[in-house]
Amino acid sequence: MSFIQTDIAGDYQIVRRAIELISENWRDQPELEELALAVGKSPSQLQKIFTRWAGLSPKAFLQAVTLDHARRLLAEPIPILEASYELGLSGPGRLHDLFVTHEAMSPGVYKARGEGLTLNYGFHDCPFGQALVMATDRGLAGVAFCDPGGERSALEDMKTRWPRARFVEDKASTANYAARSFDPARWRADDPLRVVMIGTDFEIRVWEGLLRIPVGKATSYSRIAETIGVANAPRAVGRAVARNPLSFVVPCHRVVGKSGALTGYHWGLTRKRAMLGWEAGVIAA
DNA sequence: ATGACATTCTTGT
DNA sequence: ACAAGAATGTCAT
Repeated sequence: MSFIQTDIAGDYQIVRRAIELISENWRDQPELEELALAVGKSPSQLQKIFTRWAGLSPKAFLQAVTLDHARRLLAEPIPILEASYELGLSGPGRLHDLFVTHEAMSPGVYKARGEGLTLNYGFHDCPFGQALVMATDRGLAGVAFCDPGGERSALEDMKTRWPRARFVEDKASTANYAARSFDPARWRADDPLRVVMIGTDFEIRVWEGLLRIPVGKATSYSRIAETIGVANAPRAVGRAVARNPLSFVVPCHRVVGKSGALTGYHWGLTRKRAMLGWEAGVIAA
């Protein structure tokens, strides 16, 4: 049943290496052949793996994560404020803010550092390595990432966010969230994913702003600041974006520097590139 | 390209 | 209270 999922998860390790090489050596435009050699595959193998994973050829992908591309996304008239505009263009189900419904935890729960909260968690294969998925009975509460072997530290990372909460490994209860989060075919407005946001008031305002960035688009930290009415606090916005506990589902990877440069990502810049490129494939499909 | 600094918010002391 | 730091942005070299 999860054959495709598993394959794509396995592909990521190869693809990740290729993306790393591309981003280290983009100046000399590495040929497919060189990349293949470096990751220990034949050119045609790499081509196939890459395309299966991203829905894009390595070349198209390279263009998608290029500085120019992010710039172009930024230059487009801001669709962020006009959800219905986008809806008409790309059809229903494509918008993140429509396939996710969110509720904010009471500030009390946040202040109590998760006291009294039970978080079920599990590790699941996904197109970006291993995803650590956490959920309460109210909905999806956390998504983190790691590569094989990094499970422990990813879990620690998440635990420090809600130090007083109870953590229970329960893969069965998180599997469905994992499957839905990474399968574009299941991003449906008529059956939205239920998420709970646990954070300060300011953080939640920022995260709600993130939910309004459509798939395959990007915005800048300063634009988010403007959108939520704190035009001169782009730096504070950056901090809040960085602390987003619901990686990918709340699309913090779609925020880049004003110049279009990918400035940072808690789970690794390579993963941010991968996500943006992968989404370009989703759009193209 | 590089560096200083302005500015907002959160957190640890 | 206060100081330090953060996934920024801008301006001066």
